[in-house]
Amino acid sequence: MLQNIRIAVDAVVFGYQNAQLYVLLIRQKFGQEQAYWALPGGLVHDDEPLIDAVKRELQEETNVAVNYLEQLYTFGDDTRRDSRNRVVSVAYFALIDSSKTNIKAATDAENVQWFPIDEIPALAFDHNLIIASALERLRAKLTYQPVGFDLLPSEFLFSDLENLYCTILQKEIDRRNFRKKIMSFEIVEETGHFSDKKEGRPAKLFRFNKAKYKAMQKDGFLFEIKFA
Amino acid sequence: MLQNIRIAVDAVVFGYQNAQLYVLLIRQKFGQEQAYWALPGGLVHDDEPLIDAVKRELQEETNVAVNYLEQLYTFGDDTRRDSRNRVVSVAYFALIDSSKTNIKAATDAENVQWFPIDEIPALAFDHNLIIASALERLRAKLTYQPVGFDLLPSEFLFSDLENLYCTILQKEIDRRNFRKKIMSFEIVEETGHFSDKKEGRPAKLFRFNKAKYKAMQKDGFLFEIKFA
DNA sequence: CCAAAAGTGTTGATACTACACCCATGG
DNA sequence: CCATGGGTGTAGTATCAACACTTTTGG
Repeated sequence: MLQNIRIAVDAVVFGYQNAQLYVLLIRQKFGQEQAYWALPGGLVHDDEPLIDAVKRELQEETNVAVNYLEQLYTFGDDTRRDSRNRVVSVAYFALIDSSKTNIKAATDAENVQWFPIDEIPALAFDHNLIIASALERLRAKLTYQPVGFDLLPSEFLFSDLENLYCTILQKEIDRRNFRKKIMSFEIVEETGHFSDKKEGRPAKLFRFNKAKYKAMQKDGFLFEIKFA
Repeated sequence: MLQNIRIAVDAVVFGYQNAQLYVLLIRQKFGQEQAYWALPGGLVHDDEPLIDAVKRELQEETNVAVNYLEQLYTFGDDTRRDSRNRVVSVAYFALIDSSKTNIKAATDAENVQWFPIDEIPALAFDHNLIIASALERLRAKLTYQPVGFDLLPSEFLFSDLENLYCTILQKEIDRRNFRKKIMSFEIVEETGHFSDKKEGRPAKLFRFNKAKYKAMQKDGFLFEIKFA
């Protein structure tokens, strides 16, 4: 008796802009869930590694290049997820510098959109659940891995980094303590450039030294941020 | 074009006894990997949630009842994992009180065995890789979730708990600091019973108050153990 | 000179590390 | 009385939390 289950991949792509966290959604084109927005994703090809399937779907459907991609969880306990054929979905978790992303350049601009995390509509299948799970992962990761930088431009303001943490973790953060902590890791450095905003004192631009982080990580360094 | 990929589940079941960490393996019965030991697992039925598939396979193949079970990772990047048909494996991570487990009661006693973690032979498919990944998860979880108790009998000695941590994390632990830390959580309590070992001073038996932990967890309590 | 955001230090409280001796039992 | 493992306290150090004023620019 042959198995009759399909394997799909879906991606939760997070972006951050204007002190808000966004998720990338596409409009369903086929199937009986057409009316709904959904996560980018689709069926895996027979000879295609899962990770390649996600990259392909992201490329085809949204034309974005992600900074960070990892497997999230496999959703396969609801056997009636799709009413026609059972589909098990391997969900992925992605971060992107949304300032560099031009969705309109994609073929499907009309059907690809950023949604603020607290304005996600009812989605196809169990995609709302998948997003909830991804958000949980993001919040956890922020505190023990330097993934926040993957949501920011390569040169960023310290205040952006701080706001990113406040926004996503929904906590108030003491500016001085936060800066002290991040600086103590010695993985963020000044670029010598300055913000060109017209308001207030000009702010230094910083960059994340990923190579240095990787090297320190090998020597047992642990990135960790806690809050009151 | 129909997809030609199978979905299997595999379980890494950890047990702890005599200051050693064990993994439960079975001897392959079918297929061209017959000569090898492998993780318990098998193909998912069409109408069966993934989690039920794992439980069924564990029941059928090993007859053990696990204390803890969670999804680990989905291995599906090696498209030639199985040379006949592509199989994507959703791996699970399980903990068991091995003192209560009677493997010999299972139908397949000859073909089910505990292997010390550092004496795992070359296994079928990518199962060695899956075990490595599970071990990493176990080590991480020990430090931020009270999963160690799921490897111990319901009443245990403090020295057992301490040894479990030393053994699995391969670190030396200060007995006094460790006890102080665990006790400060107030989730471990005396049972009033004593060990019946004949050597040395009789030792108190403790139990993990899971209900209390769950309640505290809701109020924001975080279990966390660090080491020097 | 005013508004707006950037930048910066200190102090008290808390948690972590290191460390060594006495206790209760069985033989 | 000896061997074996069980059980306990303290002091120094490092980290965390709380807190407010000065600086630089544009208008």
